[in-house]
Amino acid sequence: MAAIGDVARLAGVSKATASRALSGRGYVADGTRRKVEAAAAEIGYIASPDAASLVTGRTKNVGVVIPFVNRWFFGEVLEGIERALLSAGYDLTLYNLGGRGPERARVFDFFLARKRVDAVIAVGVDLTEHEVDALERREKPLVCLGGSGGAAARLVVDDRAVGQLATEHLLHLGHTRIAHLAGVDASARPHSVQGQRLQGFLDAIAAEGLDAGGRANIVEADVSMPGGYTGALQFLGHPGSRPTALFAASDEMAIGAIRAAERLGISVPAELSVIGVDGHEYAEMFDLTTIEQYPGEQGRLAVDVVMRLLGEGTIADPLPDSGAPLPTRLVVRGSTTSAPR
Amino acid sequence: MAAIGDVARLAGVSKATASRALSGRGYVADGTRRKVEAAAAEIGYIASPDAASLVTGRTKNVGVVIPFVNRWFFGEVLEGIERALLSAGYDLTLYNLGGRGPERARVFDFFLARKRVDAVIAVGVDLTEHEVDALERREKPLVCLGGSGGAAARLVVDDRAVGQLATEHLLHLGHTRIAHLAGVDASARPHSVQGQRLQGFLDAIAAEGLDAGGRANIVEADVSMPGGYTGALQFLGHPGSRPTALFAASDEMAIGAIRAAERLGISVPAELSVIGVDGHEYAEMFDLTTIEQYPGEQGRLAVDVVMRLLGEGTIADPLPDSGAPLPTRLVVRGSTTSAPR
DNA sequence: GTGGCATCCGGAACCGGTTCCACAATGTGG
DNA sequence: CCACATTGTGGAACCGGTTCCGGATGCCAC
Repeated sequence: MAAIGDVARLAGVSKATASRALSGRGYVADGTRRKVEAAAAEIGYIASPDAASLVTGRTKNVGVVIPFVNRWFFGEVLEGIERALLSAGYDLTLYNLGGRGPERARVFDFFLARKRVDAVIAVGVDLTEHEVDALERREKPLVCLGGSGGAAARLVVDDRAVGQLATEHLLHLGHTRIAHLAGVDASARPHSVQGQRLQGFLDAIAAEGLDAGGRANIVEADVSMPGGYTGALQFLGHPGSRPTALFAASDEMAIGAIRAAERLGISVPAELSVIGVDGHEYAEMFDLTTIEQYPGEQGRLAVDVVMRLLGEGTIADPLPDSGAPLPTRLVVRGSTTSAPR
Repeated sequence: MAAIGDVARLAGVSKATASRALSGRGYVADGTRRKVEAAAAEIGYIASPDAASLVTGRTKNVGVVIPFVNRWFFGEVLEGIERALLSAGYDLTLYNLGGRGPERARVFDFFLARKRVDAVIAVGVDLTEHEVDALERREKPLVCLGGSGGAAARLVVDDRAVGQLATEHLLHLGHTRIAHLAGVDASARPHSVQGQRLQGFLDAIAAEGLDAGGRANIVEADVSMPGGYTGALQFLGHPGSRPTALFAASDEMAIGAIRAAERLGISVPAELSVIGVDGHEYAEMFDLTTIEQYPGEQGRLAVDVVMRLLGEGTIADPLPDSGAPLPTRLVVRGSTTSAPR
């Protein structure tokens, strides 16, 4: 394999000059630079990133910690991050970490703390103090996208407002018996994404002077289509007290719920209005009213922040209002309509 | 940051001995090893993978090239690969490459050819000769999972047999007007996964002495729910010649098709039987007959092969029959039934 | 007693870059 | 004309590990 010494020899310069010519740092005469570049091209020279990292401490690689790749939201975020990193010349090392088991500790203490990554993007993970510390001690920038992580840079949508907005949409349509399909652990972890959406739901219900139905109208389920399906069955079963509207904590859950309603012969939206959250690519197909967020864009944004933290930014970069929540938008489709009667 | 020299000094040995003690290579007295390990633990020593890679040429990192992360099949494969690599102590660098644009060339010539990865797993990508060569020249093992890649190790299901089996299932139920929702470019690229499924469909139709309907009953569409939805609308529109059964090239397409049928008031399975391919996690919820494959397991298998190629295997490793196709299984649910009348 | 082998350890070279420093040549202002 | 800054280049140190080689020791067999 060609090394920089070979390039230097071929170009008739020293290793130092060859390095400067190829990396663009320091003084190099134009003619010399061209000679070196020609020599490099001729022998197909590719710099060893390992050698460079060893001395500079920079790896041009960022780690992404993400609990799922197969939920639409997370997949979309991941794709957004990947594209942005690639175009910035960075590699993406994937750590698919769900639970908290020993795997997770190993990743943080062993993989991430090593010198392999310049920074970490955590998507939808609630980081422990220990985990945040481990990165801080190694001076590795950390950006959290949804989920929490101590003092780290955070990019989040205002999920409480989202929950409130979704519920208000149903209230404005005249619904009074409104159910909520919440994410698993929503009530146990009030600061999580799902917990905030639940809070927003409760806020809106309370503001209207209504009763949440003694929690009978709140069901926690897996944030997926099957989760929504089985969850919805739980309060669609009793015809008497059946809600006329449903706020699902994600579009996937909402679609599952629609499916469940169809199975039970309950017509959507005539007998049951359904609203979701996400702006899922399938939402249009299911004619689903939803509150869109833009996960691909969120991923891109997270990379922006990381690049700035790494000092990769140029002065011309637009500063994102780091405090402001991420954008969302209510998109009304056919799955919600006025309350019956 | 603590370096191996610090460990050596603290333990009262040389760098060489410290290295041997920690890596487990070469002769080290038990007592010495314990001293070194204690010293390393005391100062929180973590070896620099860059330095190690530089001299050994091994990075403990494999690159994964994959066109989507957000299609169920690919997401599942990716998760399987990730888990397997993590437990083998390897990192996973993700390259999310769809089309062929300049991005793709850059990844192959620039990222993958660099010393960053020990091997490459290509999932559902048709590699060009140039791309395979680039890796071969660098002596990087390459494993293809679905899709083609010259002389590289290949893990594939027999998609032609899958197409045939699915179609035969419908034929055995007495259907004679059978449509096929094929993947995009299925006919243009007969050796692709989707092309093979189409071939299998045609084989089975021809074996029965039937006519494929002059291709009117074959529609190519995006391999997704919306793709299946709009694709299905194309041949469900004309009541007269409407097929009574549909073989969709993926479960996502099949679910989209079911949705389309419902929209048109066509009852599934009474008026239209639908079969898909994949074993999607939503298949059960939609009561979908399908030919399951096991993408998570396929990912794990691909990692197995890579590890063997990298010489990581122990002698006890079971040899996979590298020639045999990957397992599939027909799972009959409620979306297929006997032909009407 | 000596040759041979296995075990244990340290010195030093090496991987392939980057960067500090010294030095030379050229321009520039006073 | 000289002090000095700017530009261009090479030598050498360095990043943090791994590994080759050679020396030292202990043990066994002959």
